[in-house]
Amino acid sequence: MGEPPATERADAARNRRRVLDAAKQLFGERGIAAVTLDDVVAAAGVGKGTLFRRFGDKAGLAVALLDEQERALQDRILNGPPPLGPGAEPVERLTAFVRTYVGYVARNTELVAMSQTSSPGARLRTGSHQFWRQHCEFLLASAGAADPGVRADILLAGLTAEQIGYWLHDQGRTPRHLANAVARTAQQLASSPTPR
Amino acid sequence: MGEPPATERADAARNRRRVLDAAKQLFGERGIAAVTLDDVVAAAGVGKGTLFRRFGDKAGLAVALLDEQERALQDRILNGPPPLGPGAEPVERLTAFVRTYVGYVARNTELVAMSQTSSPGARLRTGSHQFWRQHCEFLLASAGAADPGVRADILLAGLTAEQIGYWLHDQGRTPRHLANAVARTAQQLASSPTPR
DNA sequence: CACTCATTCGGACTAGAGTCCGGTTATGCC
DNA sequence: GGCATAACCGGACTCTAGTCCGAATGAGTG
Repeated sequence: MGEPPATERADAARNRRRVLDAAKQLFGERGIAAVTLDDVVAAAGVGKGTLFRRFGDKAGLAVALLDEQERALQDRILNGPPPLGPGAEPVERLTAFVRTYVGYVARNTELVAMSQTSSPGARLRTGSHQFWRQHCEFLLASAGAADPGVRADILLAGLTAEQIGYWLHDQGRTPRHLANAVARTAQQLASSPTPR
Repeated sequence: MGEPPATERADAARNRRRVLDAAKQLFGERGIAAVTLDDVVAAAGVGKGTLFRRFGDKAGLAVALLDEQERALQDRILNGPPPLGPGAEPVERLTAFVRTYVGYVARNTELVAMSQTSSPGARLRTGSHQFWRQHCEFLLASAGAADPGVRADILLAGLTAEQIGYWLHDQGRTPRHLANAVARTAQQLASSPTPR
């Protein structure tokens, strides 16, 4: 969506940069909520159609702005050192992921919220979400948990910007406390059922 | 928000009914997505201001339409027979709640989605959500689970209309299968951590 | 350099949610 | 029944996301 096509015209590339830079600056100055897309295109000096053709919609713009961080995180998961990367036990990897992801969302609450705000279910169909889910599902399955698919979705549902923002800003929990609590929960979700 | 004030003028009551009836009918006829609030006020024969003063916003209207079912469910939890109502073991009550709630959302996906669609975090601050959370938190705590508050939120985050709609319509899971899987997950969340 | 044409630009336009306020009407009190 | 007042009504208005299409421009080609 935000990715440039294989071959991109020079003006297109220039304008994409302008939009991203303008958005980044405005969001930083005034807070995301106070910035309209008209503000962004005005500051970028491009037309409205340009922004929408490039990024699809508001959420797409947020995704593009988060892209770099997100790729870095995905790379640490695929190729980095344990416990986040391959090599550690599934449960360890899962809790490491959860802690890292909580931090990522906490550091970018507004932007992530914007990237998750669109038509119902859109969040669940984005490429990056599929990645997180597949990762969690794989780890849960490896740990022998029942219903790994459903549990992966539930876990990630608890890690939306909406939920984390609420815990942090409305309930006053600290990122540290949250990371611990959610990591414990993930660990519990991963353990095999105790037959009785 | 949708509740009438202690004493309500006759015309106000009449218009509230008209709006609710018109909305219910139009939603049933065309599907919620295809109905605008202008359609509703036109069909109800009232002005736009009337709708918004009464219901606050789109989500408020949905809440008002769901009100009856929601109250009934809450009543079964507070005063009904076990395992949903008081009397059963906490874990049993929790899984019973989860199953019932999945069914409730599955039967009203669109409306519940509409009631949860508004400014970020709004869902978490509604009265009814507080009720569900408090109920889950209480049961989780009674069962001896760690972090009952956080786990209640995570569990409920997995039961949004967005998520359930995705499981049902995009992944093709059946309500029955879903209820089972989520109930198992809830049970696991409720059990005490296995020290190792 | 001239030409072609696919790609991109950008601003006017649409749609729908939510606000505002002058006019109207119900209700309680004499 | 007549009156004062608070509550309510409703439609014109605003604000913003998202669409559309004629004009402009970049990039190969001979």
